[in-house]
Amino acid sequence: MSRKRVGLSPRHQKILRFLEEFISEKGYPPSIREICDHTQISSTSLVNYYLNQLEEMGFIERGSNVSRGINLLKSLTGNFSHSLKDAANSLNDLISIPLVGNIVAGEPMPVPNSDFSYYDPDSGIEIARTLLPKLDAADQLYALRVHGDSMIDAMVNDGDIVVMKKVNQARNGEMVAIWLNDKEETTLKYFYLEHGKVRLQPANPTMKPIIIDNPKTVEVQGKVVLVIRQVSQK
Amino acid sequence: MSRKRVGLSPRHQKILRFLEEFISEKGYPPSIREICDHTQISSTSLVNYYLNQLEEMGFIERGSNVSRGINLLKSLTGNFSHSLKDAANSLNDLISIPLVGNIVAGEPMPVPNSDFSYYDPDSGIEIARTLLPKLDAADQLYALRVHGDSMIDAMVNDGDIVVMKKVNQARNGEMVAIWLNDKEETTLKYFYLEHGKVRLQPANPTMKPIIIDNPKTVEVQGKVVLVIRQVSQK
DNA sequence: CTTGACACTGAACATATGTTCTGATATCAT
DNA sequence: ATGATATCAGAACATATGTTCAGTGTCAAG
Repeated sequence: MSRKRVGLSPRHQKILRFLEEFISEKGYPPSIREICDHTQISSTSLVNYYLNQLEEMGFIERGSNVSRGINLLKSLTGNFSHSLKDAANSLNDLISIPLVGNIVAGEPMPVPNSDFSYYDPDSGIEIARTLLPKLDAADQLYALRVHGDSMIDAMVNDGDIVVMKKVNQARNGEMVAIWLNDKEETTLKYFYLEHGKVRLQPANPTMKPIIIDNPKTVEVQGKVVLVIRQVSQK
Repeated sequence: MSRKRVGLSPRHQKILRFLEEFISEKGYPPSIREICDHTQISSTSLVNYYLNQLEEMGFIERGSNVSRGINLLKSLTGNFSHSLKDAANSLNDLISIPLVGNIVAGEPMPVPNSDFSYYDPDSGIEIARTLLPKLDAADQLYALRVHGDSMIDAMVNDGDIVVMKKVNQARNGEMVAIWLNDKEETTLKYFYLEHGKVRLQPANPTMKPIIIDNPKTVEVQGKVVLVIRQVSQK
């Protein structure tokens, strides 16, 4: 009977991409004729036709008889935003965490200086706030890259990024980075203080815990908040 | 000699506030006449006059002979901040990935319907673009939550989130999700096709590879791009 | 008072721009 | 093939909208 309209044609996508680009560049939406020029679409009526479809699909809103009256609601990535308000929000949702060093077995773990209010944004990683446990103070966070296979029993691989939070003391059940005086190495374990002894539980459930009789021989360096693995070819 | 122009008159402020409000509401800038109506300024030329001053002061940019060609650069707070520009930029920096299901051992892994985008932003996770390998097409990405310990040999824990990319075929060295026909389970392994046989290499370097003689008994479900572990108390 | 810079009015003008209409062409299901 | 629908072209139209200009009023300094 009829052709059914499939999702987004190449031209829909081209228009959406141009909208993003133009608004990003100029700060206001393009006119229909400007869309024509930059998308190899020859007729204003055709662009209008596509814009109406994009509005039906919920990608944009249009003002009636309004010049450049296009409100971009969603981008191609599926993200949605209603102009300024949400822009501000989504800016707040993105926090930058300084990548201060590496974890290497046999060396103390780097910890940022107690008073590190400023950091180099270039050597940082960006995280959506929604990935973090509720209201973790962003300025108490730092990140480390794991070198070597020494953390394998914590399910942490070579190359992984560990996001840490500065804490003085661990609470039971938290995963912490711990410096073991006797073994002279840093390890990531779930921490429990029980009957005056420290039990360090590996994340890998097939492995057995370490019991440490004297709590003073261990040093809590930070609490693990997030582990990120950018999977590469191997 | 003459009256000197002091910083921001009440009318300047009123216009700036209206610009913010209007853009925030509608998603595109107001026309001069709309500014008239909402600021009790009676003449278009007067608004034009003020707009030119605001442009000189660096608060806005204007396009010449462009309807609604106002680009808001600074807000009243003085902070140079959100404009539609930043809205679009922040859209580009933060992408939303649909969380389409769980990985459970013994069940085929869910894969989003071939039919394109339209995501429900609520059931998605947000990722900073900088975390992803260069220009991965965002609309080819989806995320799964791992249930159970079945992926432990891939260094993936219970509760981890795996970000996948839809692929038909794996290339050597990529980590893929594979459905094993004979074992009836999904597994995450590095994939190699060598001499007509498939070698599946665990991420954990202490473990040995699986060799599969007949490539047809395995089914590539997707390529692993990112693994995220939100470390919880345990 | 005079002068001149600023604040403002109202209207006319030119055009940038959304809308609509007629018709052609293409693609698909039956 | 045939009808139905989607896609497309070009032009005409109405108007939304920025621009300009000739004045008027105001206030401070000389």
